[in-house]
Amino acid sequence: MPAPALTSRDEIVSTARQILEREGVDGLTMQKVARSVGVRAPSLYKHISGRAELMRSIIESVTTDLGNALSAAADGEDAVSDLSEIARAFRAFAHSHPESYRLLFAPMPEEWRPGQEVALTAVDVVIRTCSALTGPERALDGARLMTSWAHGFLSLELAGSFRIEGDVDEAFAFGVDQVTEALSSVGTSRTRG
Amino acid sequence: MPAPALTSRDEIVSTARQILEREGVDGLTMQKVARSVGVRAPSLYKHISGRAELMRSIIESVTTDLGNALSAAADGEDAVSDLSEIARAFRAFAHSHPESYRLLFAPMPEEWRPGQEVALTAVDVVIRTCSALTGPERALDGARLMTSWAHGFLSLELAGSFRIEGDVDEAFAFGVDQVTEALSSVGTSRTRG
DNA sequence: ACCTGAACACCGTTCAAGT
DNA sequence: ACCTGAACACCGTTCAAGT
Repeated sequence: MPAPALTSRDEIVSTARQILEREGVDGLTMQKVARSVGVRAPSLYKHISGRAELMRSIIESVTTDLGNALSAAADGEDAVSDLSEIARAFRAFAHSHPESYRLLFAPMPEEWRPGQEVALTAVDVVIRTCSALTGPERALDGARLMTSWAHGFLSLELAGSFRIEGDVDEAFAFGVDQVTEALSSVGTSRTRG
Repeated sequence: MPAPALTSRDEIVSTARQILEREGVDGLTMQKVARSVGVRAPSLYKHISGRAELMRSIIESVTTDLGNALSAAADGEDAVSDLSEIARAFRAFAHSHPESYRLLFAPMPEEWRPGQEVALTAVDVVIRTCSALTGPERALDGARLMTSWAHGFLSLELAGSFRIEGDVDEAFAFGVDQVTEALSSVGTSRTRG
């Protein structure tokens, strides 16, 4: 009756994250995860219910890391500078974990979606910072403008859509300035009106 | 020596587009395409070199359709209203062809990328309209702001990331206004400066 | 209690054999 | 010239059999 556990749920998830970054989502197979942790594929099912739960666990883990990186970028003193620092941290995260980033923002089956609490914690700092600029009534619209732009930019940048010409860093800085300015002016006109 | 062709490259590509929209990119298998056009999977390889070329053909076909929809939305009279009409047409296209849209903007293997001419023709009207607002030096940065925001918004909307609360149509209108205004002010300050 | 090989129903693709 | 079944190397997942 031995059969001591050769692996664990945590080891499976963290190993799978490494494989995801190295080989992309299509290269992340149960067989490769199994080989990496030192068992055969069927044994994984003693620790995790299947590929869907593995994907959800990876996504929750990455979401938490991203949220922490964004929170660390804002010092809470000035909303304008916080927002541009958050945007830069977002881009830095996408650059350093491109496959995880792609997975996080790709359309995904319902069973892969992270728990709402995990997702909300990660976006909290963005909504709070936008709210400081636009005021509470426009906070959600403002946060959606900011996240749409930032995610769209990174999505296109990682997909290689910006390869035609022009300085991509400069285009990002231009976008940060324009979006931040737009949100500030919403808040200002509200204060004035 | 009969063996009359039971299908054709064009039929294969257009049938594959329908399967893509109905079943998503993972549901688009060579076997399903073959069954739909009335042959067995190996016969497809007499008409198209493999799945990669099929994907590239689909992507080029969708790209052309999207470009035509965007061009049709602009009448060339007023750049501000053209830009918001283009944005609305972009969203309408994504809503009516969600799976094709996802495929178009997803990271993709090099062999799936549409020819540069096809891609450039599709974005031409966006760059021209942005250029009319910002002036030529800022046209590319402006177009990148606009396309990043619009694609990011649709990507998040189609992925179901906006389900928490709030009116999504209103958030889109807010974004169109803010981005268009930002681009206009770049052009104005340029004229003034 | 966990691990394993064998099996099942799928993929994309190749190829020799049919007409 | 095109179509076909069989085969190959892969998937994810199940399950009976081992310890």
